Amino acid sequence: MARRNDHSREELKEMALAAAESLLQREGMKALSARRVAAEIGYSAGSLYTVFTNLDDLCWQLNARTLSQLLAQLDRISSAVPEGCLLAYGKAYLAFARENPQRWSLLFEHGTATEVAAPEWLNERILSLFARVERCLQHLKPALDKKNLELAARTLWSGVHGIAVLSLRQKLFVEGEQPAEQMLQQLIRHYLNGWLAEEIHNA
Amino acid sequence: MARRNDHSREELKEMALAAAESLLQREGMKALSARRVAAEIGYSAGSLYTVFTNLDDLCWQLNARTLSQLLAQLDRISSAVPEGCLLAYGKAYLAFARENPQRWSLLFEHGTATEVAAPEWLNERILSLFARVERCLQHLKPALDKKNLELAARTLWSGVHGIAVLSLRQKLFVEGEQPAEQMLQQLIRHYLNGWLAEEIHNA
DNA sequence: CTCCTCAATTGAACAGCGTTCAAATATGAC
DNA sequence: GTCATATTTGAACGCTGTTCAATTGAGGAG
Repeated sequence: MARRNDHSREELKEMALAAAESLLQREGMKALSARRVAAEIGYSAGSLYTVFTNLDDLCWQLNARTLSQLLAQLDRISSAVPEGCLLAYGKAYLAFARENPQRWSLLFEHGTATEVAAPEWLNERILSLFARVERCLQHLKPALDKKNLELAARTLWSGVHGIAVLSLRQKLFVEGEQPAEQMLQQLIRHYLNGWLAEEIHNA
Repeated sequence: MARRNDHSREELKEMALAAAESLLQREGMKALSARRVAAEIGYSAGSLYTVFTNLDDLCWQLNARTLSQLLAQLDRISSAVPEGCLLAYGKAYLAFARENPQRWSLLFEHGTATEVAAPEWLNERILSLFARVERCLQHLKPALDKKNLELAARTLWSGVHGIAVLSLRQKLFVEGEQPAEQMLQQLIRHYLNGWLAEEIHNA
């Protein structure tokens, strides 16, 4: 039994999240159970419910960490040329998904069954990701109105996300060297070319 | 208790799949349990294990049905102009995801936790979907080699899939009329324009 | 040093899960 | 009518998330 006051509430939460993260990476989503996480940190399952409202809550907070880490990776990218920056973003996204398949999966598969809306701060993090893409695109079309900029950023990023999903799930069924990277390159190059070639009234 | 031989093995399997499908649509993935499906058709849970190896198996077979139905929807599409056909495919894909959110989710979220590979026939169905897209693209670049055709089809479809995923999960965070449809249109138009404008050595 | 209070922590309990399998049962053949 | 066989069950096992009365230990008061 963990001694009383050995850890503060905040410490306990931190320990639980760290243990859950490690468990998730080591043994996958199926191993993420309250009793298992609690055992990893030397507490009983009931104790988790003093720090999280339920297991879903723990997962959301785990996802918040994952998303923060992913965004931090993207922050290390800065390329003078927008197209290079977008490609680097895409590659980093793909790399993160491949290096952390379980955490990345949880990010997109958790909470889809429940009707509960995602926490606000999680949505904010996603928005900040879109904002980065918008910034790149704005350099290419400085005069474009905000509305169309947002749309283009989301369209392009949906493509990147789709490639990451299907690549990770091995649903591409195509041979060759790093097909996902090739697809990423093609998507960005061709989409941007088509987008930039668009008639003036949108630019 | 269901009377003996009231239903053949094949009938039982059919009933179970139909019940599971209905249950899934009505109450979501969480409600898909062996006991629940069995109760729905007036059998006990154990009986399901004479027709399916386990619940995962039932889900795979459910997904096979879903995918077949989705492909059947796409089969009803035929447009003279390839770009219109691709757009119609994308719209149908999006519409199916929206009309059958639970079944569509199961299609992409089931079996991602387990290490077990997807059944062969499921992969075949996915390939046949890609083949349709390839056929459209081939009309636009008849001389393109198979390898690049495959890559382009998968790239474009990944984008369509990505839009469907983020739209269904409400992760687009953009206002306006039918943003997903707009994005679909933009993706296909711009990608194809960029793709077609590519230097000759690839065509 | 002892007692007491109070927050922290537990462990049992509940309902439900997937899965297995011995036992019970209904059907068709003789 | 009896028997063999295929079918179906229901209980059992070990797991799950979650709740909450009971216990425990640490720190303050006397």
